[in-house]
Amino acid sequence: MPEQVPAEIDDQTPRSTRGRPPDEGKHEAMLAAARALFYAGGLKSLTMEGVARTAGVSKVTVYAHFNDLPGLIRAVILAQRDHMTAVLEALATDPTQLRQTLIEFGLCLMDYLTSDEFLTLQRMLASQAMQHPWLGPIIHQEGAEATCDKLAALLGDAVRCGDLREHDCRLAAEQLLGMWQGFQTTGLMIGGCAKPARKALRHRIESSVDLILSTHAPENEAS
Amino acid sequence: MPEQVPAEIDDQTPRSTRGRPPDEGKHEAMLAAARALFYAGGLKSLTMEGVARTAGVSKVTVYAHFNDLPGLIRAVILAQRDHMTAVLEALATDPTQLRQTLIEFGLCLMDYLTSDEFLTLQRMLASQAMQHPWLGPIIHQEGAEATCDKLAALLGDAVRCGDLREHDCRLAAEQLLGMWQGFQTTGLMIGGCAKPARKALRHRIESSVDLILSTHAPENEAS
DNA sequence: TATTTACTAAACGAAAGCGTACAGTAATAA
DNA sequence: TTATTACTGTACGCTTTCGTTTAGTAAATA
Repeated sequence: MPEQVPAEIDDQTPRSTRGRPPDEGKHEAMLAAARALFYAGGLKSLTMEGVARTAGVSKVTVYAHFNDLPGLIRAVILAQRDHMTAVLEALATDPTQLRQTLIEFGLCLMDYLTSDEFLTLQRMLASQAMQHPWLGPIIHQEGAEATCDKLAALLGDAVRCGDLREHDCRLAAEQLLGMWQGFQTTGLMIGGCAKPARKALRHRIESSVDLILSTHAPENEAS
Repeated sequence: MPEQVPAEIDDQTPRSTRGRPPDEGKHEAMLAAARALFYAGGLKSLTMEGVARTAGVSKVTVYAHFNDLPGLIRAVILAQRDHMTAVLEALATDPTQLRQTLIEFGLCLMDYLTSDEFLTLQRMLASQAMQHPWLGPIIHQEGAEATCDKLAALLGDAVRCGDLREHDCRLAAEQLLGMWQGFQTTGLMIGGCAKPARKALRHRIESSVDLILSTHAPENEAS
């Protein structure tokens, strides 16, 4: 089974106006049930029958809405993605007060990246990487890649303002993100280490920001 | 089910000398089969019956050797861990020629961290984090944590030699590891981005090393 | 009212996996 | 030889899940 890529990711069937209209509430209920089941016990607990039971809905209805088990999984992930992009979109990008903005940015980002919500999503994606190779890219693009771009642009603005020397902003953004995450990313994902304390996180973020800022600081000043 | 932690990780049953001796070859064959199945199709493909089929062995024998499905999974992971620690143990730690050593270290490390072998292991661990909470720690301790310690020690030596200024070596080691990994670690794990080219990897590693070295360089020199 | 669509309830068949049982064969030490 | 342990092969019971079917009810439009 080479695994078909769904033709349309955003599956907007025209919807004929005839007959009984679909119950939007049921759809939400099923999605909510799916999320609940998944967060409680991982992918293993995410079954069609389980969703039907939990959502108080006929099994056939679940099939009518999501077609497949893969379809259900896909729906859960895409819903999660929408939430994720919303979170990342909201990150502050004030070009003045560079240091403070970067620290703020880093804190918010790391708060999200160490949240149970995010970790659970990542774990699911990791376990699905082989079965559904199309899932990874759409998350990575709109998540990590977009965030890195945003951060690089922020640094670029600072260069244009004269707050930083000319440098490879993209590289600096990657380095910053790397240092923020530290080497514990995988540890967190596999449950190998505890979520870092807020204080330690803040220290890590500030150190990294200072490291980058001092390295690319304009000629005159020296911290 | 609160999930029991196995009493002894290194399960060395005394082995009475009576009776027919266990066939060591079969044990290896089963482990090999388990690995093969797992690397081919993930945890989902790792089943008792599958291993029995692939190893050309009776199903009962698989149960005799590994007791459980969890037992089989555990055996695969522990075997993988032994290999991993061997790889990490072999990393060069020459205190003279600091820059070259660090780059070498980074390259070897990243080669491993981006290998299919490692990624598959991580994916398995990620998906098992909820069911088997004891698995993550033993990998993280002997993997990431040990490597970070090693790197910090390397930097500490350099400080003592006068090749670097006094600084927080542990923090620097974490920053270095973070920058080496970059923000793509999770992307790789979820199959969201391609394995970075060797050239790009080298550039990333060298940049990071230079960033750290120049920041903590002794007073006199300036690169 | 007739048609079309959404939903329910219960049951079924097929498949896969877990773990166990039984009956028998193979290899080794006492 | 005999007790002991390792292994085989087949079969069975049990559970879970998938996905489908059937027959019927509910809500909307033409």
